[in-house]
Amino acid sequence: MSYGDAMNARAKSGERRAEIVRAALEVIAERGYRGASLAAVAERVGLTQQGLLHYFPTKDALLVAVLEERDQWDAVPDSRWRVDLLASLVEYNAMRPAIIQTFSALLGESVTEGHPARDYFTERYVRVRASMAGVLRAEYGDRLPNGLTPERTAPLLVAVMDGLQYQWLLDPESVDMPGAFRDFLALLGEA
Amino acid sequence: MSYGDAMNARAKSGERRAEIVRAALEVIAERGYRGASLAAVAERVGLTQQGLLHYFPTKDALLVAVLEERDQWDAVPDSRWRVDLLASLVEYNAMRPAIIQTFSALLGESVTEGHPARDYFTERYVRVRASMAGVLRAEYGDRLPNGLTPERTAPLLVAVMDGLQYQWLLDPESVDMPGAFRDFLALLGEA
DNA sequence: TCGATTACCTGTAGAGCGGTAGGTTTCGTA
DNA sequence: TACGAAACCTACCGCTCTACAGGTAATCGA
Repeated sequence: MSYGDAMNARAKSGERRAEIVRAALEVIAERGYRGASLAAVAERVGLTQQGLLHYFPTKDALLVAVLEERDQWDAVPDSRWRVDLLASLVEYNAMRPAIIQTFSALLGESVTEGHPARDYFTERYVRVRASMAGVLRAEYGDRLPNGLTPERTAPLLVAVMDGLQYQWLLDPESVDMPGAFRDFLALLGEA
Repeated sequence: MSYGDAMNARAKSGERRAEIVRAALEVIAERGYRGASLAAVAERVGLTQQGLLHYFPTKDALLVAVLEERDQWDAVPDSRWRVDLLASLVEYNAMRPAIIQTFSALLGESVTEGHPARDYFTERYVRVRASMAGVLRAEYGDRLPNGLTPERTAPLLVAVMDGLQYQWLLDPESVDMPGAFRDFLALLGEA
């Protein structure tokens, strides 16, 4: 038996790790983090569970890699965001249910005690709210309807995005996520 | 050894079941449903895991009981809801983090495949959206800002409530959940 | 007072989990 | 071509989980 015959030169370490992270994304989407087993992830990339542990020494280390990938995924510089780009982002998300399912499941789990993603989401929300406040200010100035400030509106914007995702994941036929999000933006557009 | 000496006549079956459901609520809040073990719930009410199974023959049966309790908890007849009562509800929720943590964790898990609470949440959202549309119509009539209808606004209202809960659970210091919710309602109040 | 039902218990099966130990093959490099 | 590191494997440990089987003590209605 020989391992490297057919796959020889390709499959450098980095590639393999990326494959694994991608598989982990999928498995977490299907079963959540607690429900995801290393063996299930490993099988999806043609490894044994112990083979996977060669790349990520613990389950938590794998989760960290998953979260890091996400960070770099939506790392658009603040200054480049605009409200209509947000609408496009939601539209784009609506075409990639697997990924948003992964992070919706993780977010839900993360509110439980000692969850390894808890700090990540907490800090992420702080950043995202600040970022969204900036976007709102750039678009509408300091004055939003009803005397709201961008800082007070940002949590609402984020809440709408997250909340719609759950409704949409559970029942995509009944919920027009991008449409609803545009409705919300329109609400902010009224001076 | 005798079991019924000290606790004799009290602790009828129904009471015991209610105790167990309450304990399950707590454990699910702390660890999620998948992470919650029957043994942990049992211990909290002074039973063995097998003793608990006498009342609920499977783990799923216990979850069903938890969800049923919730249903009857917020079973206010549609006609009696009003928008200012919603604001009060959110304020009330902000004083009971354990319960909203339970259902936020369950909602997150429920988007995963084959989760036993998935149907429950899907159907619940259908009902709640319809109910909220009714509330909005009663309060604002058919015309909301920007030509929105109550039916199109209801998903947003629900999304804001859910989404704010996650932000608040993760970082209660930074997020004024009731205040933010009132801000959102004010947005709808503009004609 | 008896007999069924209820309310638990102990014991255990059976599966899955993350992780360790320690091997062997392959590959890159000198 | 020799050697160390990388890439995987098998074997296994200890734990936890749900659930079943079958027991015993208390309770309650006839």
